[in-house]
This record gives sequence, structure tokens and C-alpha cells, in this order.
Amino acid sequence: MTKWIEILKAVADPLRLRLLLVLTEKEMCVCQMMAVLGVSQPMVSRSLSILQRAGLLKDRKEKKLRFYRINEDMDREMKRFVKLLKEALWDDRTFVRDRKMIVECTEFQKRTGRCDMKAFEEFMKKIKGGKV
Amino acid sequence: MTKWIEILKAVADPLRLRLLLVLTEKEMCVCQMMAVLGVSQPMVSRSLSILQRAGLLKDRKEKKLRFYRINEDMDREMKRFVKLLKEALWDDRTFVRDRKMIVECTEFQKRTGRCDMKAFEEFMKKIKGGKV
DNA sequence: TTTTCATATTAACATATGTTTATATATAAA
DNA sequence: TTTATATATAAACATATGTTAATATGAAAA
Repeated sequence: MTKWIEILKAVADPLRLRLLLVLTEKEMCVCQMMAVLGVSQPMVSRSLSILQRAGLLKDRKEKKLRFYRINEDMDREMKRFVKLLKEALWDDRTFVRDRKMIVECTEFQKRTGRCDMKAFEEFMKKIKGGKV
Repeated sequence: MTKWIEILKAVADPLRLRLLLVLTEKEMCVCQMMAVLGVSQPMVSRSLSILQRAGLLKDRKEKKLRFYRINEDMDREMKRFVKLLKEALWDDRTFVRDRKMIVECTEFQKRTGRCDMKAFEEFMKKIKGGKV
């Protein structure tokens, strides 16, 4: 029971739910998530650590970057749960927008060959006139 | 998104999760749930109203009693969600105990023909020596 | 009508959670 | 070594949530 309460509490928050959902699309580092969701670094870090403590995420370090991903060792029910949330929210406006931003961000990285999210935000401002 | 946040918040609490789960077994009135879960009346009422506002429950009145049940008009994903929680927690100590209590309580009601939970609690004390 | 029972709601309080700003740590580049 | 970058954590504060005790409502029984 306690375990599921922790899981449910972890995802019962808009930012944390968005983070979980975008991570089902792609492993990402903190600075990418800041850019994709448009949220401050401490908020992203804090939210990720709550999701991780609940057993939903794993992380790895690569040079200066810390990458987070969906924990591939979750039990069957937890996996089903994440899948269900993704399906239930697939057409959600925010999640659709977040997915678009992942694409833009990934494209930018490929083109510039770097994970510099400040540059990405500048780029987005120029291209999209500030609105994401 | 907002809808799912409300649903997740509603179930991210031990008492509310237990209430949801026992109601998947059987429609029940407030006083039955008090007896089954061993919780005060205001706590049961309040918790039920939160679950109901999230769209998980429905209620009906019969004489003095108010019966609550799982909302049969939930959408597909919500139904899957409730089913998933039930399966994930099927062997949970608390849920197993709660199910046992539903059986005892139903039996008592059949035998005595009344929904008098004070009498039920007395009965349980005598039979089980106070422990549920 | 008065009383009793079943339930809901409120007030008051304690506890927990979320958010921002500031600071710490750790790694790599200059 | 100094500086810059990426991330985590802590301090401070505001907001939200949970809990109990008390009270209100509403329906039936006496």
C-alpha cells in the first residue's frame, strides 16, 4: 500500500506528471527538460528526485550531464500504470506541446551538436517569436 | 491533465485508496465503511466526497442511508486505472483485511437484518476479542 | 412534536507540500 | 588554478492538506 501511495503522490502533480510523460518518449538530461518544459532547474531536479524515490525513474551520469529515464526494472503493474497514464493523456494539450518541444529540442541538438539549452531557448525565441 | 491530477490526488491517500478498493467489491453505505475500515464518520464522508468530486464514485440515498459505489460511467482509461490499482494491491495486507471485514459485516447484516454498525462492532469485539 | 439515527459540513489546528532564491558540489575547460 | 557549466540541496516562505471535535441537516421513529 505504502509503495503505491508514494507512486500516486509522485505523479499527482502537474510538473512531475509531465516529466514522467516526456521521459517515456526519450531519455533526457536536466537541462533538456528545463528547456522542454520551460521550468527552473531546481524545480526540475526536485521533481525528478521525487519521481525517482518512488521507483519510477533511473539516472546515469555522462560527463557533466545527468540523464534520467523511465526505470526499466519497474514491476508489471507499475509499467502498466505508466503506459495507462501516457494513453490517457496522449491528446492532452500540454503533453502534445511538450512532445513538440522534445522534437524541436532534439533537432536543435543534432544541428548544433551541443546540449546548450540557453542557446536553444534563444533559438526558439527567434524562430517562434517567443511563444512555444 | 487537470482531470487526471484530480484523480491521482484523490487516490494518493491511504484511506481514500482503501475506500475506493472496498467499493470495487460492493456498494456500501457510510456506516458500513466506518465499521469495515474502523474510521470515524467525518473522515469517511470527507474522503468519499473527494473521490466523488474526482469522478470515481456515485451515490444514492435509500431512506436514512447513503450508498456509494464505483461510478459506472467513468471513461475507459479511468476504469482501467481502478482495475489496475485493484490488481496491484490485491495481496496488500490492508486490502486483504478490509475484504475480510466486508464479508463479516455482510454476514452480520444478513443474520440480524439491520445496518447497525455499533451492534456490528460489539459483535466483532465478542467474536474476535477486540481485534479485527 | 420530540427524539434518534445517518450523514455532511465547519472551525480550528497541525502537518505537509510546493516554490523561489541562494548556495553547494562536481566536472570539465581555460 | 581559476572559471564556467550542470546539477543538487537548503533555507525561507506561502499554500495546501489532513485530522479532530463540534455542529448542522435531514429523514424516520417514537
